[in-house]
Amino acid sequence: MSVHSLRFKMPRTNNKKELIIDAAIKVFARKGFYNAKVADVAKRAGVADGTIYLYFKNKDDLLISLFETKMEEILTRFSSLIEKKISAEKKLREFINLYFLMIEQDQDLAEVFQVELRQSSKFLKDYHNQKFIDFLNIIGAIIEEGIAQSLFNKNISIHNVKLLLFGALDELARQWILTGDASRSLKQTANETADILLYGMLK
Amino acid sequence: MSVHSLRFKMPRTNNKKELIIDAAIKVFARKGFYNAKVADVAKRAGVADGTIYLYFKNKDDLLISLFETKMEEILTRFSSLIEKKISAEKKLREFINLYFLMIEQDQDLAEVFQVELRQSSKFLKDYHNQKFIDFLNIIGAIIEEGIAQSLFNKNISIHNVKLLLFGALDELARQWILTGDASRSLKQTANETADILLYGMLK
Amino acid sequence: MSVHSLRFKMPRTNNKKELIIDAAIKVFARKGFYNAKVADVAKRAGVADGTIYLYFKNKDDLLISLFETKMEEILTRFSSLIEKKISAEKKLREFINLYFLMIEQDQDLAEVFQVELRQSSKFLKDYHNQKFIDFLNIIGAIIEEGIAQSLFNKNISIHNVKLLLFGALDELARQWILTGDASRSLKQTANETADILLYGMLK
Amino acid sequence: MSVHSLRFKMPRTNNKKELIIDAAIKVFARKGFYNAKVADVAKRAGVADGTIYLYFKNKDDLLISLFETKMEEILTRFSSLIEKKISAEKKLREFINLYFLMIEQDQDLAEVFQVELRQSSKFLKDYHNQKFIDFLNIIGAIIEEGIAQSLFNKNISIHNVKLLLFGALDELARQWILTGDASRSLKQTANETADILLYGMLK
DNA sequence: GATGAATGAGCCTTCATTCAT
DNA sequence: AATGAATGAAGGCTCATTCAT
Repeated sequence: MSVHSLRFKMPRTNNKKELIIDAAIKVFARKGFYNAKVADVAKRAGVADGTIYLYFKNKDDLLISLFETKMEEILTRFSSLIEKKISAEKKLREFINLYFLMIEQDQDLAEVFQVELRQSSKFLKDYHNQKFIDFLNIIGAIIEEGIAQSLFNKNISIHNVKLLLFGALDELARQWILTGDASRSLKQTANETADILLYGMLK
Repeated sequence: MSVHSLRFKMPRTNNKKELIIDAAIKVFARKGFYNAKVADVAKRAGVADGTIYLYFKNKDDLLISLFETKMEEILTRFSSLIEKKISAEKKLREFINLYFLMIEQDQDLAEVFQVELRQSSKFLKDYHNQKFIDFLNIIGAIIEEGIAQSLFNKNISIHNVKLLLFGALDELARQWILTGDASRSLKQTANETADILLYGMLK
Repeated sequence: MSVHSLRFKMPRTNNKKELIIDAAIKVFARKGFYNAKVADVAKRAGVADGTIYLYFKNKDDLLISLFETKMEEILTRFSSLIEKKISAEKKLREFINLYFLMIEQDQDLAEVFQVELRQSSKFLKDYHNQKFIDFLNIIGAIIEEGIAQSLFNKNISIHNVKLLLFGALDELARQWILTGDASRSLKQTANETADILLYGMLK
Repeated sequence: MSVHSLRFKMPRTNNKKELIIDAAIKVFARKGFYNAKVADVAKRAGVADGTIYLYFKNKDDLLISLFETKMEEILTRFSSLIEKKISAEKKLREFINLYFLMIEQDQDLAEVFQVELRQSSKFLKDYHNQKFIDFLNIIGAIIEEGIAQSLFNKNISIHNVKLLLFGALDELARQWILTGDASRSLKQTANETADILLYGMLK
């Protein structure tokens, strides 16, 4: 190795790894994990095919790492919400808003999560998707808080509501992405969703 | 030739095609579409690999046909619900109950639908999933009816509610299947879900 | 078997075998032996796939039978030529005329012979194409006669000339078929070919 | 890293592509295109099956590329002949000599050309065999020149003669290869062929 | 670390052939 | 004899992964 490569190493966490993950998000979003080729990701990332294997054990690992990395970022964004000094109802509304905001800001990531997350948690060997559970638990925590504050009905099942809520958001987001439906703003959808979940549909 | 072979030929509703579809449901549910081999399906169906291609153009077509066939059956079951002479609220409750009942009765099919349906509607070439849209519209019709009956709040967006409702049911079902959680009965989950959607979460 | 099938059996050599051979000629001519499916031949012949195997051992055998049968017919047509009481030169001219006439009358057969004959004599196992050799020997016999009559130069190699002549006719015919060139009549080509072979190209 | 690896990199005229083409010639010559497996070619070339697909789109493309590449080489050899300052008669004799010489030097290639060329020009999709037409036109050019020099009879059809000549050479070559007939030298056959075409067969 | 040519296991699909009816 | 649904061996091709440079 020449003297020149003794050059000042960025301390920041590996640049190229991020590059590859970001490329993978885009490629997986467009083609789906199984239809996407490692070579596609490499090309999009501007690296050689082999380079990917310097940072990831294999294609599955790339997907898992992608989930982990991005889930971490997402969790960070949502976690701060919990600590806010606002009512559980307000938190729930903010949660829903933030969810749709995220979807709007990074549709590719959203697609990967929505479609591949499901495949993967079922078919990737030895992958227990803890981060996703953590994410659901943020909802759970808000609900719990609401019950503690005697805001929410104490008979509702936290377990069910967190799934119900996530499922609802997820499906609304998917269709928004799928149809490219820009007419209905996600902001408005967020409000309606919150209203229905909070007040119910009955007149 | 015995008297019995003066047959009485099975109604001939393509026996073997069904056989293959049923095998495919099981195999796809366990391994996922992309990890499942056509040979796996053939073996499970008790036919030769080539036989599958007598009934389906290719592996993709098998998945799509599976959707179409089963969706048809499902739509039939749900459609009759609409025509019943009961309130929209009752219909919605029955819809939710039926949904979970079906999930319970055919978990394999449910798994395929939940996981692969998403993949496919996005990544299978040229497949516009009309049957799924029809299914969503059954929910839509109930909501509409409820609004017409002045039962439901007329400000709610039918489009959003049908997605919200489906997403919620879907996610609850997925987790139930995934975790094999027999403790919580789906029946109870159905009631809770209906309650929340109808009455809201607020105390 | 019912009394009706005791019906008068045509004494003529199997009808259906001919039917299949004729279909095979057309199909092989259009698609080539290797690209043609047995099912294609069956469909064209208006019989079931399995029926072909009642008359032919396998696909190769169908091709060989086709050659044998048709070559027999061709040999019969050409053989009579030899016995005519005309000069060798006249015979050669008639031979050439007859060759092109045949091509004109049955282009499909011609295509099969031209293209598949070559494949087959090389790659079909255990097939010694005696009939083709007999055909070439008809040319050889005419040349021999011409030499015996002191009409043709005795120094020419009969072996070479028969190949040369056949090759020339064959290529002219192929191009005529290939290009669908109706402008140049084969009749005229026949005369020119005969002239060149007899008189040479020199001025 | 040793001094030797400061290489001197092969001119890099795709080494491996040639390797595969040469292997394909041998394999196709022995088994025929349709009976040859891609794996056979790979094994003979000493590469992995997949490597072939780095250089050729598919099996058909391998055959076509083989034609194109080799035809190019052949055309180059024959083209120089046209420019020589010798009579058209001499050129024709040299053409015939060169043709047989090439056959003798590369029998495998000759076999592939003679047998597969016919198949392919008819049955490979979208392949217009321009190089073969160019080759025929070299003969045409010589004939034209001979007519211009008042050497050849001006009434002969150039179009017919070039086919006639090629067909004759081709058939003679085929039989020589097929029978492995070493007794009759091709050199002598070349002379006889030229004599007959130039002087005719009549005494 | 980076490359990308090479690898070869694996799978979908075809189609000649069979055989129960 | 005739059928045509069923078979399953075979092979073209892909693509995740490796490794020499």
